[in-house]
Amino acid sequence: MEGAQKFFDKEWQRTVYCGDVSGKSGEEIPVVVNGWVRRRRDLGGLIFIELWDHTGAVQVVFNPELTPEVHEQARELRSEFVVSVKGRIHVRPEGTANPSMKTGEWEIVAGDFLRLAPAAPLPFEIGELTDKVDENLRLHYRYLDLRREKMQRNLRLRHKIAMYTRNFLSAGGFLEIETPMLTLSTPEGARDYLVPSRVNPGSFYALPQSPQIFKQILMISGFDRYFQIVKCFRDEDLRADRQPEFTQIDIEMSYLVEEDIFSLIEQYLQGLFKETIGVDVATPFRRMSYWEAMDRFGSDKPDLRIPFEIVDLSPVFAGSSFEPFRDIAARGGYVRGIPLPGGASLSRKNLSDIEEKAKRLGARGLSPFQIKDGELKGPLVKYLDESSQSLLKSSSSIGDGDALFVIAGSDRREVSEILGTLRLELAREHGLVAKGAWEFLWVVDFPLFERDEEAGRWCAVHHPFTSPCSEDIPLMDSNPGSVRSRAYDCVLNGNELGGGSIRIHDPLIQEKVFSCLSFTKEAARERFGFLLDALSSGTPPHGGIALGMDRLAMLLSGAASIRDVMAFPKTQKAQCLMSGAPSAVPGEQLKELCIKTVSAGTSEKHAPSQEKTDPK
RNA sequence: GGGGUCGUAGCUCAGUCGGUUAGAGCGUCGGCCUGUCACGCCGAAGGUCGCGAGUUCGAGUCUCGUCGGCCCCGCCA
Repeated sequence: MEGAQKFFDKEWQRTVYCGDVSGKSGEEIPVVVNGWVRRRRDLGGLIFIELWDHTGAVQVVFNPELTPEVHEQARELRSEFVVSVKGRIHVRPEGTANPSMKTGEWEIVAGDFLRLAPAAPLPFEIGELTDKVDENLRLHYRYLDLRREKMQRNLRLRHKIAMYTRNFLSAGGFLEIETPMLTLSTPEGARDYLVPSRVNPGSFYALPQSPQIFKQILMISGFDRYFQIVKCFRDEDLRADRQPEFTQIDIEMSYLVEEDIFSLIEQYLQGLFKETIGVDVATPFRRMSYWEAMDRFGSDKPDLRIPFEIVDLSPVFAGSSFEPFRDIAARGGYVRGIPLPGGASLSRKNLSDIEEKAKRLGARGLSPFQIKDGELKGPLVKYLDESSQSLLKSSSSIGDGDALFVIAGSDRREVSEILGTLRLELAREHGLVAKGAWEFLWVVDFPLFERDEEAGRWCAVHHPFTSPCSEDIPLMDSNPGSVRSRAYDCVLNGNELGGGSIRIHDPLIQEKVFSCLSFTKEAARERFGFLLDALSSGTPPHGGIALGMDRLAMLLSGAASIRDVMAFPKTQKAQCLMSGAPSAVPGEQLKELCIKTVSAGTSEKHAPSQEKTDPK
């Protein structure tokens, strides 16, 4: 060992990224590369290491004859050590190139190297197989998980989305304006995350569920076009596409009608898909009313990649001798079915499993039909005469080899939702979701209110600032349930990408909506007085939309969950396994905030259990 | 709050009908190896079968509870 100690200085800074190494035959270009030892192959004589950074990997070779001392030190290198290597780019000897590597024609013959940092043995190997590792572990050691090619790709894609969004909207005259993270708690909607105010003992801020009111006020202030890539928070239970904190692309504009938002978003998504994944998206998107979506697909976010839809069979059974269905049809109820192409091959067991599923979803029963060798089969066939049978086939467009599942009920939405869920599950199970398709859709004409039976009042389907359709305003008193709103959702492949509305800009209508929602004048003033005042101060017609950036990134990357496109996501119990948040806090801290917890609040058991994954 | 599913070595998994000392591959550690690229060969270490009760002569295996991950329902304006 020579005495002179080596430090990381200018001399050791990379001159090229690992993935960018290339050369010409006959030349030996001197280079310095920095990175992680992803793999080592020690042949006893020659030592090969694959050195990795975010651009890719390059092979470094240590030769005991050329540099015996350096070779001896290189034997100590292990996975994920951080090193700087000085060497020369060589074309690999005849027959040793690796065509599966971008840099596979070349290698760096090491002249010297500097060990910048060691790494403890890894809890799991870093590579594509890591997808199979317990997500528990991946989240605990997120820094290692993120070092993987795939996670790097996903987060770089996410960055591209953010950049494209800013450029596109900025070029369109939209101004990015930040709105507060410490805001007022609102009673409608999701549960708020609360933040105690030390200087206002007993009072709480809420983290925003969306910057809704602030962006409306920015319109009132005359900014005309606003956008923000913004974190939002909702204290509700998690799903594969739902996290307690998530990122919205939030947009608002003045003096607009629905068409302006539609064409803006269509143009934006068209450009984004081209830019990020090279896909051509056709515009304009399809439009569908809420009730058409419910009737045909049993969902307000239909997946149009699936080539079959719900059919109305009331006319078929109105004339049948099967009493339960005939009566329901006669009383104005709904007899509907979902066809399954190729479903004739389903066994008795398959059919009863599907019926079980339907019952779990709330159906009273499920009647299957199958067409085998041209013959209609099923327990209810005997109740149908010849003409009803052919009406059944023609109205559901089923032919030989297909199946049809029929349910009946008095609630239009309930019947459709059950069939809609079956449609999704059957299509997935039988591989009937068109691959590589991107089916965009605007869902419009949502109801403005829906009945909250538990609370015994009407509540807003979208939010209380959504404008009713002007021709439905007279219905607000007589029949609130039939009032349509000027809200719209953007749906992609059965995912709600985002939603928005034309807002109320008339303070009288806003007060009217509050009263329909059973807010007393006083309560409305207390909660939203500042908005009502603002609305009274000269408000242009305005509206907007918010797109879920995590979902967008998930769909563009093909990830199965938004966790895979977020750097530090939380588990289903809303915990961060890496940092251990949320945690109990010292009593002193609570005292300062004038907060006392009851029961489990301060107990240790709230810390995430780490028996299995504790790094120590 | 509810339903489903999973939990065995650092990782991925196998473990039969409840029966001897719980196995494999990868990784780790040691040895050999000069053109490997998931290097190869030889050897070794490594286990609270998530945790706790119960049934049993005997539990990784059966029962109940509990903790945790994931999927779903409710919830998510």
